[in-house]
Amino acid sequence: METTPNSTATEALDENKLIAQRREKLTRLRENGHAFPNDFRRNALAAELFAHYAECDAAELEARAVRVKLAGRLMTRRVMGKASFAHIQDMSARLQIFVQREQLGEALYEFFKRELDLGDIIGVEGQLFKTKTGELSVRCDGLRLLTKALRPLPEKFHGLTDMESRYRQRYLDLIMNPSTRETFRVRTTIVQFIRDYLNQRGYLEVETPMMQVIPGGAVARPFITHHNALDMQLFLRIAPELFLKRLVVGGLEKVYEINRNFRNEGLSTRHNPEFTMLEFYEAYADYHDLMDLTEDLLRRMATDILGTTQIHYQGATYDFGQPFMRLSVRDALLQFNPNLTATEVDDDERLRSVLEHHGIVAKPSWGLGKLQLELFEQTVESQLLNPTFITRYPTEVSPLARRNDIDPSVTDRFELFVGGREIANGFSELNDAEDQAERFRAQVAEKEAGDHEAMYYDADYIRALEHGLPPTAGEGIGIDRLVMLFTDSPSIRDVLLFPHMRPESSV
RNA sequence: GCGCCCUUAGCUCAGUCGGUAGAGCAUCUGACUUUUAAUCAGGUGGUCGUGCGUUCGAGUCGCACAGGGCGCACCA
Repeated sequence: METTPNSTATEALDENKLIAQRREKLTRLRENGHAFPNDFRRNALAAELFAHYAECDAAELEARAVRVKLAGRLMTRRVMGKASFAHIQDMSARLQIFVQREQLGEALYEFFKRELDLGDIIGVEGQLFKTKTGELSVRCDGLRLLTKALRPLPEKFHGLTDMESRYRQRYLDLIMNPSTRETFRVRTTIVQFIRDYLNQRGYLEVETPMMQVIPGGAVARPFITHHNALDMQLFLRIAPELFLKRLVVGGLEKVYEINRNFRNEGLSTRHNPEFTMLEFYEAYADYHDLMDLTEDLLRRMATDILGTTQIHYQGATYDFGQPFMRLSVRDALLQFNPNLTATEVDDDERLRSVLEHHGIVAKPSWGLGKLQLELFEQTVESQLLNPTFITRYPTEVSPLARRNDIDPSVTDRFELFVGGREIANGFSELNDAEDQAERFRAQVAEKEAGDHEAMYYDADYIRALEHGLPPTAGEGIGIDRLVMLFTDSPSIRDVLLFPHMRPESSV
């Protein structure tokens, strides 16, 4: 590791007594040999021991004389003269250890009492037993300090509750809060489940560029960076979509990618500048096939990971067991705006006045499709609580989606809403190269008119389409928001190990 | 970007009407061989987020700034 003399100098100034005491102990360790040994090998995890021996009664456990070697962080300690109890925590669980002078010998027991601190990483060795209250424990006959912790842990009872500290010092949050560990365990399980699900169905996982010359595939502002050797501007991707469809052109007929996207927008409880998306594409399928797949995926995921299709989120319950509702944008508008008639919902002027009623000033450039979508977002979205597919999005707001055969003003597209929030977005892909070129040109015109989020013209993507994209359906699922739902997390920061934070003035 | 709220010991929190700082845990000293928020006795620990102002006097009142939380806006 690098040494940073400057920072140690400044740290020394604001260092408190607790840290100074621990440094002195570390100094003594250094004087007595290797302060940071790396030769201890454990042969068990705490949770494995609970799984095997929790049911065993005290006499039986004694008879079996199970010897174990465990390593972990010292979390609690109760010293009582010549014998002490403590808990050590490893990645799986927290297990009690029993430390006696009689077992360890005078010197080591004194070391345990004098030199160890809460937070230290230790290795222990001994026989499993059960205390008189029935708690599975290790009677230590060996104990080593493996890593000295110089900083004290947060309070053992209340733990670390300050949200800022929990986000900034996630390591402390993970040490202190089991619910945080569980959230990220579920997150990993969800991603694994998706990979297994798609792999079993013949999808190929791929990785496409994160740094792009032309950022495409979504309507959003990108981050800009610079490549020195090439002396050129590059963008962090806002979506992998156009590259994944190039792969389908290339014959990879079922592909997916789970990776980060970057969008240069405000932060909120639902937005982080970098976020994780699943995008997948399947040739010879349409958006109906994807709705079926999505419904099946989420239902199985809930059953498999949560053991129920009833998702409890922030006091509400959403049912993933029933067939998901399917409703077009237009029908949803009519259903949730009873004062709007079937003719009015297609009337430019009427929609503009209704929007104005909701406090939204419609721009002159907005066509019918954009007006409808605005009203949808204003009046419908937040009310779609149980899983609901909204279909047939206006072509005007869907520049990459295939037009509907019967009504070309809408596309073969859907979005899935749960708890009033968008979870997925999928559509039959636009594979008409000439139509796509035209829609890119319309986007470029909007960009020139001042819309920073409008798309660029991607000539190579058009060239790829000209080679023939088979009829294909594609979808994106926001992993972070899905994890929020499955872990009952109110903020996206709760499901990101290291959410974006403004820099601290001093550490 | 806007609005409301928060910032006091390592952690979790009190702090009254403006009168110079408190508790619990942790830590230190001592006692204690089945405890588990161990217990008992005694101690240490603070630039009250930062700066400016009002005042005889500011943790407390005012303004500005920083960081955070929530909501709105933008979006996924």
